[in-house]
Amino acid sequence: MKKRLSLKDIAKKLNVSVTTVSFVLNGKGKEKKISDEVIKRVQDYVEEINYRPNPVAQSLRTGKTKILVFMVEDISNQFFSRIARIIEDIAYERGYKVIFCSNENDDKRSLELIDLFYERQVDGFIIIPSPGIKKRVEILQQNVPVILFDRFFEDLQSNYVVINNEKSAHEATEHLIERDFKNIGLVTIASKQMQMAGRKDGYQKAISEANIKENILEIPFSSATKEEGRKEIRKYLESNNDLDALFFATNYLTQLGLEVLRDHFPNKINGIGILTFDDTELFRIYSPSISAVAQPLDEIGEELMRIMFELLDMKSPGSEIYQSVLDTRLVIRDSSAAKVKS
Amino acid sequence: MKKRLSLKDIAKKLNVSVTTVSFVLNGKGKEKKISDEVIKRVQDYVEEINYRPNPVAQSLRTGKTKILVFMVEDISNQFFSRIARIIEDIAYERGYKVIFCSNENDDKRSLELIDLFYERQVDGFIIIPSPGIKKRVEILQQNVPVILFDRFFEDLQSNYVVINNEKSAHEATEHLIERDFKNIGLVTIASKQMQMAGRKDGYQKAISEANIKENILEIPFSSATKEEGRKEIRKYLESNNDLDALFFATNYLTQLGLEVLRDHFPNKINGIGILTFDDTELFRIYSPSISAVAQPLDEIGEELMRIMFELLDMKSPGSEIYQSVLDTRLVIRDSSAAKVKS
DNA sequence: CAATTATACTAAACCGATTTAGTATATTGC
DNA sequence: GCAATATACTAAATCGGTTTAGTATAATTG
Repeated sequence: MKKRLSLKDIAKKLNVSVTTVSFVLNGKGKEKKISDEVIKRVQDYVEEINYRPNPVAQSLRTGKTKILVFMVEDISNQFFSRIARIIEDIAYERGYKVIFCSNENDDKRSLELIDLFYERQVDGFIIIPSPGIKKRVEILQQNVPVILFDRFFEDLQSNYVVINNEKSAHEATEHLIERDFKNIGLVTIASKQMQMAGRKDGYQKAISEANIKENILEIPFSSATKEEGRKEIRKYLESNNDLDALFFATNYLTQLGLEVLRDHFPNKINGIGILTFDDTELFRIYSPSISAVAQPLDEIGEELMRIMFELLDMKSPGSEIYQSVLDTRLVIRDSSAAKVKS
Repeated sequence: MKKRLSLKDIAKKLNVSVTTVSFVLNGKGKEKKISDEVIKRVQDYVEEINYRPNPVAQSLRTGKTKILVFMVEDISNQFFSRIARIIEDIAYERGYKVIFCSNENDDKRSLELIDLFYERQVDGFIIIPSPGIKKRVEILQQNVPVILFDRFFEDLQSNYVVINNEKSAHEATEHLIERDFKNIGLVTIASKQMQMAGRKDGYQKAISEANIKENILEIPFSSATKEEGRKEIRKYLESNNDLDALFFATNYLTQLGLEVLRDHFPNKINGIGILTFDDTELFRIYSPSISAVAQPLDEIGEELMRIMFELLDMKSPGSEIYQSVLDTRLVIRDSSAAKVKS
């Protein structure tokens, strides 16, 4: 439990001032006219004892931490954790660390996390906002760089990176129509959040263009991962026996749907068309493999960090707004192969 | 962008010293003989302006952060993220925050993360150690509470919480034997890590007790998630055509195995017995549902935090050692239903 | 009533860095 | 040869808290 050395210890040992040591360590030796001899002595000694400045003290003085926060709905969702990894790699190259956290799409938790990290002086936020934190985001972004992601608030000017939900859902639905599915159900969340609204709009547009009839099941968010959700889907399938394809608006709804199909409609699973929003490993592995709307993970990560660094390099946050809408990619697998003629 | 208020501002405003304000805020008002009147004035004003002390300054002075680190192999693995959530809840009750991170089972990354957080003065570590960080853990635990988890180093005295791998694998294998499977293959990672060795031992013991012959595929860790891994499993299944059950030693191996079965042995999937270590959502959802050795998530989380708080409450870390070995639960699903007579 | 003790506070050191404003000596210019 | 400038450093303030060691006044004791 040996005590860590401080600048003062180094200064004493080398018979120079802490100022001098600090200048050298920050690469300002030349600029501050420290002699080459002293620079070398400091560097050698620092190297020898493997000195690392105390980041807490640095943060207190500078108000900066070189830490970014990436807040998602659920970090155990592969979609988010993969982007997290991409972001982290880019951040590291510029000397930034990234801290990840999940808000569980809960406002209270979101606010707590924002406060926690804001107080601890993190340098920037990338946030998937839960529905009720608009006000806090508005204030936050006046003080520190903030980028919203996956969704944003329509009546708040902010930086964001999102995908084109409507276009993606439109293309996906068209794909099912091309494959000759005629009665396509949409299973989605009863939510006013914009990314869900966009997906629904895209579906409805494609359906009406094809002159077939729409058929939508909206499940309350609260029951989306639970037994109730399964029940709703089951009821829906029972009372809509003529459905020949299902388009699920999120990956967890798809998971529920697959369970229901397996447990209650085992002979339907290979006949019905299935398409999901958000690609994950499960859909690649599942039998049959599931077609999916895949978000461009690398592109999202790169875009987020490009914007973040622009914001960090600016002196006054809020003086410029960055907004990106990215395209998705439709991954066609067995679950949307041409319809089995019945 | 209004500046945040500091203790000094409060003191000035109330015409008292910063010392007084600090005492009151830390609940030491009575003890330090501050008059009730002043205590109330301070509390009221602090409440009014919603003052929150700067945690960076607090950490610098006290050396404490009230932050714990939970470092796992891969936070997108549901097994880890669920425990993370349990830990977090318990920590919050005692005023601690938890930061999660993934080391990807990579030594370099593990060491970087440990240094990063150690420098930032976190108060404790819960770590799933990558293979080569024994030395760093040894030093670390002399300075700050550390609990290893999932696995530990056999030749290093340390706190840990693990499950009984050997017993679990033994029971799981026995279950397959009871269900009349006679040629049970073990698919595992070629690794000296203790949790893998334990699982293999348990399998071998059960096999030899039943007087049947063992059949083991060991895949190098490096190819476990990739195309190569799939190839190895495929080759293994082709050249061991008489296998009637497979026991996978980790959840990601099972995922590979399921893909191989679907793509290359589609008519085998409903006949062969399948059992996996580590239960995840995928295995519940899959068709057929997959039997699994489930780790006791709540119990693990509670045990970890119980030990962590003991360590935090002690003055000298390292003066006492806590080691827990927990039991697992076998979740029987369709994939290990009695063998279809052939 | 002087000495002691309790009450109600506060000044200043400290944590470990960064940064501003100097200072002492050496060099250059005229 | 003396003022101006460059060189090579350093003292001290600062960030925002916590904590030790006091101090001034009031109340108690012998």
